[in-house]
Amino acid sequence: MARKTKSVDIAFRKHDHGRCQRQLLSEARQLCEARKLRLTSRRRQVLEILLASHQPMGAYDILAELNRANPAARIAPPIVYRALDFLMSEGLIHRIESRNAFISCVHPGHQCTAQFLICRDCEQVAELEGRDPALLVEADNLGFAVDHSVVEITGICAQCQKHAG
Amino acid sequence: MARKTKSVDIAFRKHDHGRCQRQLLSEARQLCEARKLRLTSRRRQVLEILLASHQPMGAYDILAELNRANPAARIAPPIVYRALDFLMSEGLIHRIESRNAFISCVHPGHQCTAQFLICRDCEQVAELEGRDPALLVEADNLGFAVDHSVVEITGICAQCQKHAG
DNA sequence: GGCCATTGTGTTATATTATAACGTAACTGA
DNA sequence: TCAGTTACGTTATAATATAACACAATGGCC
Repeated sequence: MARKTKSVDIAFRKHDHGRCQRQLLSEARQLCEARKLRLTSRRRQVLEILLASHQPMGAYDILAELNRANPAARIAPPIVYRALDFLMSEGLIHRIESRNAFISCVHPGHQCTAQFLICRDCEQVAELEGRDPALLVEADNLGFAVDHSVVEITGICAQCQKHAG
Repeated sequence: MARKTKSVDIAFRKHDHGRCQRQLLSEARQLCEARKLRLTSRRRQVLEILLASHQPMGAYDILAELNRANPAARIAPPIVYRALDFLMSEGLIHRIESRNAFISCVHPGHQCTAQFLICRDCEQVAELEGRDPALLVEADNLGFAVDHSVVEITGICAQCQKHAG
């Protein structure tokens, strides 16, 4: 029943985080299975780190987490970037261009246009369900074949405005 | 009379480039004068480089141009970044987040939401006149105070589709 | 199972993009 | 002309990302 209402996403809202994480990980597994793709343990680790954080993380933050988890290993950047590339190509995570950061996707697999509200105070990010903006229609009218869109709105969320207030 | 029609911008269209450049530089001058800001020679140089290119350029590309123009000097990155910061803060140029690049603004001073169509074949960028997308209204409904928005659509422009086709 | 082709991982080195920190120069207004 | 401010120049370094190559694991096929 929440389906059709305005879909602000779970950032900016309280939710059962552990449950949300497990849910999304399980969706990721299913999706990879359906597509005959390998959600290897490295890829899963990276996804889990992003799911746990539920906020944007830089590649090197993720790297640090990985190295904390595997103190023996000394993992290097390309490993992280490769896992991120895989996860992005399957729509399991998004890149936040205006922050050089990555965040887990809240609607894995939906090929919708992801749109983000980014609070520059608390650093939280809300992913909005992307109905195509008018812009995409216009692009189409111009004969421009869209293949990826980046929509990132920066500002201060309601919560932080109150606190500052 | 072109005012009210669809405003695809000058990239993706033929136009008198020299005239366009001079026009925009002159607007920049007026704008700075009106705001009591200093369009110093460094800042003007950087703006001119971007106007001349009319395509997105990386900071280090601009740096290379500057150094080509002043072979004596050996200009360093902070100089470029500072000029770019100034020009961005006055709305004379935009940053293309998804390319780590900068491009001159086609509507200097208009505080409209800039939106870009980026062709990944010819690398040209069209700036669309930004009427507020529905998303901004939605942000507002959520009590989110927007202060900057990034809208970048990547794909293949009509021209390049023909050539490939 | 043994083999090959493909995909993924690990490692080193390096490229690219951006900023911190500090001193000097130029302009602005009294 | 002086003080305050803004801009510029310089050095060093931080933060982000990729190239190139070797090795390992997996999957399909016989």
